[in-house]
Amino acid sequence: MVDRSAVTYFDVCPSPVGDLVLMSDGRALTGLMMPNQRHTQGVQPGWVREPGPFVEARSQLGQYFAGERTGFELELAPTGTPFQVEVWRTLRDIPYGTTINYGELAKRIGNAKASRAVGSANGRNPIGIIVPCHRVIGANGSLVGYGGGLERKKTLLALERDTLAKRGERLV
Amino acid sequence: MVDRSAVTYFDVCPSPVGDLVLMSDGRALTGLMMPNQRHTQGVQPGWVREPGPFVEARSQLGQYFAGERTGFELELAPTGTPFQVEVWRTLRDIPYGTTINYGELAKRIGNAKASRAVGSANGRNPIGIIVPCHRVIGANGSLVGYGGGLERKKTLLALERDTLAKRGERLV
DNA sequence: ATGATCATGTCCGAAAACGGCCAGACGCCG
DNA sequence: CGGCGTCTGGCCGTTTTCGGACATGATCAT
Repeated sequence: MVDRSAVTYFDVCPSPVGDLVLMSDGRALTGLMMPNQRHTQGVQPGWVREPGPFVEARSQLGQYFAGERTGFELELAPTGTPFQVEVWRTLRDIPYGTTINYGELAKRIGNAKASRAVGSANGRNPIGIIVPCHRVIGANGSLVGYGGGLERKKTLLALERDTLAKRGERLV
Repeated sequence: MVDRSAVTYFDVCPSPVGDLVLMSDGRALTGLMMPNQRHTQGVQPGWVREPGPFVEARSQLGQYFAGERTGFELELAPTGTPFQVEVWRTLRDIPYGTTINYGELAKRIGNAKASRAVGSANGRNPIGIIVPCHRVIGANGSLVGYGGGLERKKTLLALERDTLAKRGERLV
């Protein structure tokens, strides 16, 4: 079925972890792709490059990477199975600079034994960074995995940790 | 993925073979369902009942069943695989009141050995009556099958045969 | 005549494979 | 002991794969 009415907008946004491709349906953010990210197919033919829908997102991302923002306030509309959407929604409640393990996340969505499925859904998170799947690590403390590569996961966690540390110093 | 922009309009139209449900995307006819038709799921939640898009179709269907019309002039937009669309398009070239067999239809689309696939695609015809899948019968002359039930297939063929016969008498 | 075989595109259900897991059981070593 | 790496079995949702089933018909062996 060809759907003539559903347009996908996108734009590119530079960042310390590479050029990010932002996606939108015109009302809410639907995706954020990093270079060489798994489970993503890059910009598709038919997508329309339009900076308009991403002004706010771009601004907040800039602040985030500058250590001036610890939470995002954006309209998000990721698409996925009910289970995935539930997982992604729960991810947003993990505080900046903190981590959680997959099992604990599974408990939060009321399906304690679904830790493995949670990991799977985590890997399909369409809006990385903003939906902080990087804050989920193994029960033994290991980073385990990241769609954008473990290196980026480490970078993001370090950024958040350092930012919190600096703020702590400032308070003293 | 929830697609807020693609609306499906529908309306009901009485006919000698039962109440027909007409479907439209607002520009062209996308479906015609009869009661108890296989491979159809009836009216779905979210569909909007609107007589507007179906004024012309309703009129032509009335004339058809009254024996006053031997061809439809309507914008159609059935959705399916390329193969299916090709089959449905070819169906429209079968003259009123005549029949053809599945193998012959397969030849016409340039895939002589696909007679079985043609039958399958035929069964998925989303716009019955108007796209005249009822004019396709077995190579041995048997009706073989019809999504809306063989009884309806027989009724439609009889209607067309009788109409042509009457016109013939009138000419005499 | 009658029946088995094969070709064709699509759909559907079942089954298996595949992950960004985890707890528990061991073995090893200081 | 206590800490740490490794292996194993189980658990979960999703994706992929696979085998039939069809609105048939031409062909070939019985």
